[in-house]
Amino acid sequence: MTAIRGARERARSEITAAIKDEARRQLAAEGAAKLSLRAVARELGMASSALYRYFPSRDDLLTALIVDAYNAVGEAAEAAGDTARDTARGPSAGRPLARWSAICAAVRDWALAHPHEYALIYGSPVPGYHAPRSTTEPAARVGLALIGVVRDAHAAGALKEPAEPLPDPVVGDALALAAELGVELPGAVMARLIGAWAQLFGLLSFELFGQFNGVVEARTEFFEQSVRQLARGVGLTTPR
Amino acid sequence: MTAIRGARERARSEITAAIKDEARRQLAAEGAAKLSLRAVARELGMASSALYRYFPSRDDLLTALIVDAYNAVGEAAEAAGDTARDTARGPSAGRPLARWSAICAAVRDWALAHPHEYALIYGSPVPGYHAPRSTTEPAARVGLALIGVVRDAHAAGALKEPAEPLPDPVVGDALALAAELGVELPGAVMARLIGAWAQLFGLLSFELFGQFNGVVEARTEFFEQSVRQLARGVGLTTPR
DNA sequence: CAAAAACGAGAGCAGTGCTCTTGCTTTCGC
DNA sequence: GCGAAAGCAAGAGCACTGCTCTCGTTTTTG
Repeated sequence: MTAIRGARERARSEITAAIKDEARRQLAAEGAAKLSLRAVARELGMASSALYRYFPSRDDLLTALIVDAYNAVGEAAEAAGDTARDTARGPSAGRPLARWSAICAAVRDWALAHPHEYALIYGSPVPGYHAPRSTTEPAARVGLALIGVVRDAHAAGALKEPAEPLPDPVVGDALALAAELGVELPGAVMARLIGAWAQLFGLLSFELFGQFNGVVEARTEFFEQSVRQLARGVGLTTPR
Repeated sequence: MTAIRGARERARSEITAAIKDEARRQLAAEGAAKLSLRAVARELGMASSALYRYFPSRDDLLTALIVDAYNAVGEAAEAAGDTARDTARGPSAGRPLARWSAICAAVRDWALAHPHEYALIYGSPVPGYHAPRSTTEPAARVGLALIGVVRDAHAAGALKEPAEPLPDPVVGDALALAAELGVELPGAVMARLIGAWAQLFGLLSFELFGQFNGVVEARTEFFEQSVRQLARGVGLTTPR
């Protein structure tokens, strides 16, 4: 795709990457609030004003880091889901719940390993507010991974649809999203899936942001248990 | 309790309150990131250095705002829970689910009305990390309000305990917390309660931080539906 | 090969949190 | 009641931030 069009362009992409790397380092070390353009430039041995040739503002740099972070969690989730699917061949084949749990655990592992990056994407929005359009697609990857599990379970007939009815507007939103994603799932399941998706990050945020301090000590077990309950809520049957 | 010990002390508390008020105004208008000590001082017509006599640092001011915010949500939750309890006398008495939903709705209403304050307490931790001891008690108020509903339902025999077993460490944590709070609830219920508490704020954070943009449009209905499901998860029976 | 575009560095602006010193006022101990 | 002590407000100043503008230099391009 990207042919070498000249030394200048290559240098540009290299420097852009170096800036992002150094910024990511500072982000991981001190958090988004203390990320300073001047410090990045200083560390890279360039004038701070030169940095503005690559990122027109601090928020643009942060946006780039946000996109990368979304892709990192998304990739972790997808990888965990894929290996769980491929591993569970043979006698215990088709265990959607194991796959669901694997994805959630992967997201949690990533979050615990990169707390500041997690806070950047799932904490309070730092910049002027509304995320740029470019972030929405990477932001959806974890959700899509979870949807994939339920879609496969549904196709395999291993999904127990929830009995009780949902409000019409909710089902409407859910069906609209399902159609947009080209996935065939009942509205009720889709709606509960969205809820589970949000609630998953509620658990993670409370754990990471210290709300569980002095309340929950067995964090891993608690998380796994809660994730199982979320799965049950969307209709994934618990294996015995 | 606080007798008027002199003009000086009264002036001090008045100025402290004025600083907090102005800071809260700026917080509500622009968010925590743009809250500036100098701007507060400027607005109050005093030198910025004078402000440090009242709050030794910006983080201390923020901490005071955090405590106030926790108390504000907590109070909203408690008030909603109390009126729901007292209103539901007579034939339809003892409707724990209505009370539960009322509390959750009150929290959501408060959050929607004060998004920046919500972000301050339930978003990424802004300062150097660990919240001071003084915040933990106000932070627990919403959780305690929810616990109260379930406690009353349990005492009235209107609680359907979840059947399936939970991991020992999780139950242990839950029972320890129940004992600490002096509340008599089964470990399994208590554990699910903690999960529901965290998941409630997951739903709110996703809504407030824009994660539902283009995904969920019928926000209120979706929230109410999810809250009902959370209640069912902890054993509150849904009335017909 | 010359014009145009991209680039790096430096100075500078307006703003920040925070400290220190300097006077003034209120409180407190004798 | 008065002098010492403590509390207070203000100003100057430090080190830092994001960001802009200008000015030479280098690279790309027509």
